[in-house]
Amino acid sequence: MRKRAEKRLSQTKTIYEMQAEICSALAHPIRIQVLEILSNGEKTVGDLLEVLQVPKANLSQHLSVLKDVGVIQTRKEGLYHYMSLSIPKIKDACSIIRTVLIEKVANEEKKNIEIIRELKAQR
Amino acid sequence: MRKRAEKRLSQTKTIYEMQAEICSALAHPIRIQVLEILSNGEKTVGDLLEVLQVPKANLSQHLSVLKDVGVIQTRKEGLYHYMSLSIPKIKDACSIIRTVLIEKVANEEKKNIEIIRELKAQR
DNA sequence: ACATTAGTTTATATATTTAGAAACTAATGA
DNA sequence: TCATTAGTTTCTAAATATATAAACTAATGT
Repeated sequence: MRKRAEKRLSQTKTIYEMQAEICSALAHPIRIQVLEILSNGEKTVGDLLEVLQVPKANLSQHLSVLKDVGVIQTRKEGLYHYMSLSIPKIKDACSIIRTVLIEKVANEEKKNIEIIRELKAQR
Repeated sequence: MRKRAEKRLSQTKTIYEMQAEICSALAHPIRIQVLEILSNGEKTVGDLLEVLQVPKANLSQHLSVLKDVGVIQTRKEGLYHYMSLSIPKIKDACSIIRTVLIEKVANEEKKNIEIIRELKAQR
């Protein structure tokens, strides 16, 4: 396994590594929710905190994961930090993942029904 | 943090948790490549091994991650295990992620150009 | 200058992921 | 039956991710 510093040095990330990084950033329920909320427009960290019942420090860490990978951006105005999607297409990605999920559940349902049918036929 | 066993027990995953699980499965360069290869149709593990230069055991582990989350399926015929995408839409998800990536890179390019312009203006 | 608000950073303990080696299994063929 | 092929599983050590607490910063108001 390569060390993080080494990775940063080598610069030459493959397209697969970059894709994987984006997926890693999406790989947490809180971060998925953040993206969903932000897809309705710019929000402050406080706005997000009202919806997501998590400690402030924890949310802040998740936001920095999203920032690091470049899918959200920050604008500071006085005391408030406004967060927004920096890549609008990320919305599509999320909704496709959701669709995949729904198909998956449907798939499992179908399989279960088949199994039940077979079991009935055996009696 | 909840333990894996505990998670399995509680059954009641939120939609966000399920989405995050799918993203976790996509969050590795080898697994992304596997999905890309499989999007061209069914392949054996050996086929995959020829393209991806990784130890067999390692690939096998990655395949089981993809299987566990239900995005690929296996069909066994004699000595060979044929792998295929069980959710065709996963292809769209991957290609959207790739698009996101390309937009991100374009974004960064644009920002760099702006920075250079500003620096030049300051001289 | 001091307190408050909004948020970030750092430290730490625990959990999860990963790669690689070695042992294993299941199907085929000699 | 024994060897071979194709692949999986298990073990271990190292890397990474996560949650929580505590300390910190930066802007505003008094």
